[in-house]
Amino acid sequence: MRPTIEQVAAHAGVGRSTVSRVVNGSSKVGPKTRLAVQKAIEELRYTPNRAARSLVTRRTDTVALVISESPERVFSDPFFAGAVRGIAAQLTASGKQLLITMARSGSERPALEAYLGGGHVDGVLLLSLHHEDPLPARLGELGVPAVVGGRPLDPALAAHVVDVDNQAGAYLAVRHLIERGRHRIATITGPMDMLVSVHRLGGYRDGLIASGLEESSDLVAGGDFSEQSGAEATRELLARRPDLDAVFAASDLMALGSLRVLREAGRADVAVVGFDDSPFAEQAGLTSVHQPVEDMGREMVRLLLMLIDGGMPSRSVLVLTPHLAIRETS
Amino acid sequence: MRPTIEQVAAHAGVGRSTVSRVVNGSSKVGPKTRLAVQKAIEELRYTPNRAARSLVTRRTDTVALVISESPERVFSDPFFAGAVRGIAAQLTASGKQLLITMARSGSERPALEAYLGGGHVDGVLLLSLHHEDPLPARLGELGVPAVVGGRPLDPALAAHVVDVDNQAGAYLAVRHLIERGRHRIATITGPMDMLVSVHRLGGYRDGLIASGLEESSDLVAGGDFSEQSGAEATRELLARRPDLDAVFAASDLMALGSLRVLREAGRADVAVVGFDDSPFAEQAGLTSVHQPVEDMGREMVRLLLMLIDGGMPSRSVLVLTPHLAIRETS
DNA sequence: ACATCGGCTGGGAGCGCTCCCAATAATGCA
DNA sequence: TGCATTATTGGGAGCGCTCCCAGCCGATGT
Repeated sequence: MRPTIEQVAAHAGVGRSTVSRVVNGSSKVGPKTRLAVQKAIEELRYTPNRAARSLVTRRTDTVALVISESPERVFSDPFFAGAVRGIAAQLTASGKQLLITMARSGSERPALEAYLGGGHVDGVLLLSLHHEDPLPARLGELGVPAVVGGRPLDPALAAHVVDVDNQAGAYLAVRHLIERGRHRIATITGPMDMLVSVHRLGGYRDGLIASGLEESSDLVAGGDFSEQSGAEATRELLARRPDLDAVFAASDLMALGSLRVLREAGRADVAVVGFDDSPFAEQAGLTSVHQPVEDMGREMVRLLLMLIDGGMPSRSVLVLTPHLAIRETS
Repeated sequence: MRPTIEQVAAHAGVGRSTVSRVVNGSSKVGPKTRLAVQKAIEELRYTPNRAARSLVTRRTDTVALVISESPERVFSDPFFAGAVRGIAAQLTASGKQLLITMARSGSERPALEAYLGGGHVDGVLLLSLHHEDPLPARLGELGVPAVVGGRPLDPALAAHVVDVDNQAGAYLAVRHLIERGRHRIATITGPMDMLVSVHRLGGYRDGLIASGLEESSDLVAGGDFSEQSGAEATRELLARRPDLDAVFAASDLMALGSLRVLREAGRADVAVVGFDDSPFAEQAGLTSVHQPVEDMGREMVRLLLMLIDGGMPSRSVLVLTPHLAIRETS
C-alpha cells in the first residue's frame, strides 16, 4: 500500500499539515522539522496522491495537446515532431503531464469537448486547427485556458496564439528564387482552409510583386501538404506551364513529391524550395524555409502556463520569425 | 461552477447514490428514476469529477504509453503511427485516456518510473523497448499492469507481450526473393540489442537455409532502422559484394535508403524488400513485409484492460502473423 | 517578571465521489 | 388479507489532500 501523508507525518513525528507544507515547498517550516519530514518521505517512498490533491486544489497538473489530424498525418509530418519536442521539454520542466489527443473522427469530437471542458486538464494546446473549428471558442466560453499554435482562419476564434510568420517565410523563399535568376516561379499551396496556406500563398505573391513579376493562376496548384499531393500538383503544373523554372512548395513533403516528379520528368533545371526545414529537407538537400517549431512549442507552453497561473491579458499573439536554409535544390 | 453529483440529485429529486448508480450504469435503478436522473444530468451538463472518483475507486482511467525513442524517431517511423492508432482506437472505446511519453533522456527516467509506479495510471503500454530496459520488471514488482509491444531481448523481463512474428516475416521475404530467382541476397539488420532485429535476421537465415543457400557474413550489414543507415549499409554491401542481386532490409526506411543508393549506383537490377509495409513502402512501390501494427496496438490494449480488470494468467505472449505485400521492387 | 508579538505547528473541515448498509416500497405467495 | 422477499432508494463514512484558524512557544520590550 502506498503511504499517505498521515503516515509520513506519524513517521516524522509531526502533523499532517507540516508534511504538506514541506511537500509543497512552503517556507514556513523550521529547518530541522523540514529535514525530519524529508527523511520520512524518503524512507517511506512517499508520493502525494494526485487525485486527492487535485480534488481540493482544483488543478490537475495535466495539459492536453490536441492535434487536429489523423495519426497518419501527425506521424509523417516532421513539423509535429519538433513542436511536440518543444512542448514536452518545456512542460516536463514545470512538472506537468502531457496528454496527447489526435483529432479523431468527427464523431468523437463531442466526447473530446466534454473531456477538455470537464475540468480534467488545466489547459489545452491546439495544433493544426482546421477550418472554423469551434473548439478554441468553446474552451474560451468554458474558461479553460487554451493556446493555439498557428493562427486559425478567423482571428476571433482564438485569443491566445503562437505562430510563425508564414507570409514572411514564403516571401523569403520567393525572393531567394528571384535572386537566383528564376522568373517563372510556380507554387504548390496547402489546403486553403488553413491560414498557414493562405499566408504562404500571400508571401509568394508579395515576393513576386516586390520584384515586379506578375502572378499567374497557371502557376498556382493546390495540395494538402502530403508528398503525394505535391507530386500530383507538380505534374499538373508541368502540364500547364512547361516553361516554369522554379517551384515553391508550402511544405517539405510536397516539395519532395515535386522533386520526385521533376526528376522523373528529367527537369533537374527546375529549382525547388520547401517549407518547414524538416530533417527530410536536410537529407534531400532541399532548400527550405526554416520554422522554429521547437521554439513555437516552447512558447505555447510558456504562454499557457501564464494563463493557468491567472495572469495575462485577454488576447495575445506571438509571431516567430522564420529564416531560409539554402541547399542544393535552388 | 461545475455541478456536483449532489446538485444533480437535488435537481432530479433523488438521492446522491441513485445518480451515482445511473452514471456508472448500475442496473439496480427503476426505469423512470433513471430517466429523471438522465434528464437532470443533461440539463445541468454534469460530468463526474474524475479526481473525486479516482480518489475512492483507486483507478485513474488513464493508461500510459511509453515509447523508448526520441520524438524524432517516433515521428518519422510510420510503425508508431499504426500502433498508436490501434491503441488510441481501442482505448477510446473503453473510455480511458491515453498518456504518451517519449523515452526522453536517461536523466528523466527516474521521474518517469516514479510517475508510473506512483499510482497515477492504471496500466502501462511499452513500445520499442531497448536493450535490457528494467522498466517492465520494475513495474511488475510494483504491481502496475504492463503490456509490452515487441518481445524484449530477455523474455524474463516482461510478462505480457504482444508481438509480430518477425522471424516468419523475414522468412517470407527471403523465400519470395528466392522464388524470383535471386541467390545472392544481402540483408540490412536493425540494432542487435532489439529482439526484432535478431528475429528478422534469424528469419533471413532460415529462408536461405530452407533453400539450400549458404549464408555469408559479407552479405550482412547493420543499420539502426533509419533511412540514413540503410543507405550507408547498402554502400558498404555494394563495396563488399558487387555481385549481390537482392537486399532484404529490416525496415522500410532502411529499404528506402538502400533503394536510393542502388539507384544512384545504377543498380536497378537489385531487388529490394523492406519490412513494415508503411505508407512509404506503398508509395515507393516497395515490396515489404506487412506487419499488422494496428492490430498489435489493439491487442496490447485488450490485454492490458484484462490485466487491469484483475483477471489473466501470470504470463502471456500473443504473436501476430505478418504477410508479404508484393510490389515493383522485387 | 509579565504582557505582547510573531514564527511554527497541529487539527478540523470539506473537496466530490463510491461503497456499504439500513430503510422503504413493491411484489409474490399462502 | 397478511407476511416474507426482493427491488430500489437514501444517507453515513471516508478516500488523501490542502486550506484555514487557533494554539503554542520562545523572544522581545518595558
